[in-house]
Amino acid sequence: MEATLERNGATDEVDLGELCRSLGFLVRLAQIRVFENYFAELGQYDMRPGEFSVLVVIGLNPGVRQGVLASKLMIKRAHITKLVRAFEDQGLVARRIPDEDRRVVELTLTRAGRAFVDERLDVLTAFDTKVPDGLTVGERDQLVLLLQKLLGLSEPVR
Amino acid sequence: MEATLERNGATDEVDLGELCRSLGFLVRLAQIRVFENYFAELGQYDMRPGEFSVLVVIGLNPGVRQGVLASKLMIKRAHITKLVRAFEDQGLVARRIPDEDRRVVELTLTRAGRAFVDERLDVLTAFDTKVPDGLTVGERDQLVLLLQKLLGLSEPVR
DNA sequence: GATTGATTGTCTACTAGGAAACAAAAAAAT
DNA sequence: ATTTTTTTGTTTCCTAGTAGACAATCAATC
Repeated sequence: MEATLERNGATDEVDLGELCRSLGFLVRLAQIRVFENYFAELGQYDMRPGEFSVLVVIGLNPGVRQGVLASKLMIKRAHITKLVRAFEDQGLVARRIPDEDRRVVELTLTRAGRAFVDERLDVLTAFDTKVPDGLTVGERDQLVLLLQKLLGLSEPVR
Repeated sequence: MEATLERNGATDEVDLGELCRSLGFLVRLAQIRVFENYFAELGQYDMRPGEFSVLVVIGLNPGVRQGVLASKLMIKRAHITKLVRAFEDQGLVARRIPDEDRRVVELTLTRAGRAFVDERLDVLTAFDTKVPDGLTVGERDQLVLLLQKLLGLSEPVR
């Protein structure tokens, strides 16, 4: 029952114990690993996955409100304000405050923004269909399915 | 083939398009979701999941080197320096520079550190065996298995 | 043994993201 | 109509984590 717990000193072997069965731990590691791949292959295109997803969603949902975007992408409102502001400065996104409700901000891609997204979307989806090391195609699909289910993305998002 | 792309304006419905099939996107969302749960339930115990995992691994591998710890937990060396320094200040971790190699730092839990970990480990593992909303027990186990495989944690780590 | 190169941890400066207070507008209550 | 409450975005300040230069030590080569 008692683990040995010798000095670990010079070795590279590490016992992770229960952490290996912790969803939080595994998901954190998985994100770092997956994002490393993204950066390695997509960094040259000027798109960090988080930021780019914002552009994609605006492209798919013209006029989407900033707050809705934030909640669906699980980005804090304070943060999305900065992102959108930066996109606006780059001329990729246009903000519009409608007369019906002057609190909200509706977002659309500019022509340049549309071009920016279109140019990169293929590369991204191509990359996304790749199967990560260590998994088979079937396992990858299963993983995607389970994550969707965990996130409640199986049915249309509302 | 062509999506409709009406103005999204006042609705809460958002089309995420291909992002729903993107491992990077899903894993990012999953981490935020899972960590929210951790914080909600474990925040009161003074343990953020990342930091606590460092303590757990030191506890399981007394004398583990700082660099090894960093690479296994996918934390940058610059960052783990700060973490360990903070733990040292709190009296939870002891650093030792061995004579055989005076570059490295070997880490152990102090008595207080051991107590700190022991007090919280049960809560953590209890929490970790919980099944997240939307998944069955079997699905949760499968998800864990797939993540382990993705990360190469199926065989003993070396 | 001296020199060169690799490892390991640390430091400084920077970026991403978050918490909390705030202001403006809309909605609800009186 | 006026007041109160809620929603939405913004601002300021703060923390977590990173990038890259650095110093110390060890290993390898001449």
